[in-house]
Amino acid sequence: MTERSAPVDKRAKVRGETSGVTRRRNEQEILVAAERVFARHGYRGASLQAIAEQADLPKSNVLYYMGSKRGLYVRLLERMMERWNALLDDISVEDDPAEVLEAFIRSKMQLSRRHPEGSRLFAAEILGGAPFLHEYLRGELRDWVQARARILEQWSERGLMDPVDPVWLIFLIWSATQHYADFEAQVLGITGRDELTDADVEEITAFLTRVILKGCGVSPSR
Amino acid sequence: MTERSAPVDKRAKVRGETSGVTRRRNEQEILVAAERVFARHGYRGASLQAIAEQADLPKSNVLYYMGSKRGLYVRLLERMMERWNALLDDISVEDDPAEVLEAFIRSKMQLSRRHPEGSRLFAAEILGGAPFLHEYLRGELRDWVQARARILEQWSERGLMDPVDPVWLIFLIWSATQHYADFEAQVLGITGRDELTDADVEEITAFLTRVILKGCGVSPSR
DNA sequence: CGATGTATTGACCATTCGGTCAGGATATTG
DNA sequence: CAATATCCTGACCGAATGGTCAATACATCG
Repeated sequence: MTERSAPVDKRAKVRGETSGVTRRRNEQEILVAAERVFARHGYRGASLQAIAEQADLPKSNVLYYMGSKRGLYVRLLERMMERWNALLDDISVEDDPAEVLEAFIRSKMQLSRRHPEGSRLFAAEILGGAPFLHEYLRGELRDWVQARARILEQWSERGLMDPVDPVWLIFLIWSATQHYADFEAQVLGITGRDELTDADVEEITAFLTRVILKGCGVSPSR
Repeated sequence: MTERSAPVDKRAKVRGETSGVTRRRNEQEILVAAERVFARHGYRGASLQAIAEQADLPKSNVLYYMGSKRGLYVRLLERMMERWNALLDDISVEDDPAEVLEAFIRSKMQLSRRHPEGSRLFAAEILGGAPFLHEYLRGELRDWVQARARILEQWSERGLMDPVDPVWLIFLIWSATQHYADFEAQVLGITGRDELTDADVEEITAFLTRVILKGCGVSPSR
């Protein structure tokens, strides 16, 4: 609750840059550790003790930096939402459907790959009924989807793609790309791999792009 | 660990059927409650107290029936795996690709709809790194996928569908169908609905079937 | 009716939970 | 060098955790 943004800003940073650096490094360490633990065990299942151990800090220190478990969790969620909002921010009806859809699939895939823990953290939150993201889903994110859905709809009307329900299409892309981060354990287990390489991700991206674009009647741009 | 299958079997059921009925009803009540709580909070986040309250029984009674939290959880997972294994059990190269793929999408969709809690329970387990399902993924399920992948591959060779990677295709169908159970909160939030009706599910199924079949070059059966 | 087993659960246990706080460590300032 | 302010953390708190167990309730049967 008490948003302690930067209580150090009074004087310490003028000469003693070291202190600020330590602070930032510790905070970062905690955020990374917390993202992992929350992603793995969900909000209730995660313990501050486990987070502290991951970050190699005493539990009290975690609370000193982050105030509370709840605050830490919300902060992580908000960080993930920012990453998400930066996605596919500027598209218009005039753009080429194939290019836009491919860019969507590609950037979404990279988001899941670049931030797998954050992606799983988000997934766990939704799985649990989205208690913290309820309003975000019904507000910001809903607007985001609706805006893009309207563009897809116009493309359909112009005959640039099949007249499919644009919201279901967005969900299809979403789920397919999300899957490789969230269900990584399953994908690895079934394919017998140790990890997904960049080449694997590229192959999957190409596969999804090809099937989905063809599936809704969008002809490739080049 | 201690698998107490049916310690009542000695005599009680011969005349006193009532007792056996109570037992079965209580067990069922516990399983339903536990599935919900585990799905919502994950293994670590779920508490026996919460499960007991959901089932309207004292906590001790839950332990009396189920032995341990771990045992209860494993039992739920196995139940879900059985449901899954019953899916698409008998397909061959001679079948019509369109029919099989549609049946797969449809039955998978219905599985998620019929057992949303179980579906989310499974998702949470995978999300957490599949600590209990590790061997299942690398064994049984892997075989399941490989067998079906081989059939898809042969269809590709016979020109009945595009030469797409069959495993990625199975994952695509999996993720798309799973999405509507696991991310229900998101779907409802964004579409502004209170629940998904049978008609919605039918519409989504039709959408997925259409896009995916067309996307991998399978011509509809009729 | 006892006798005999099973079903049930309240009381209790050690451990862990999120969170508080006093006070020592450390750095900055005059 | 103090003086002062911030950083850090071990010790501690009440509540909740999974699990045990002895005592009770209950049903069945000779």
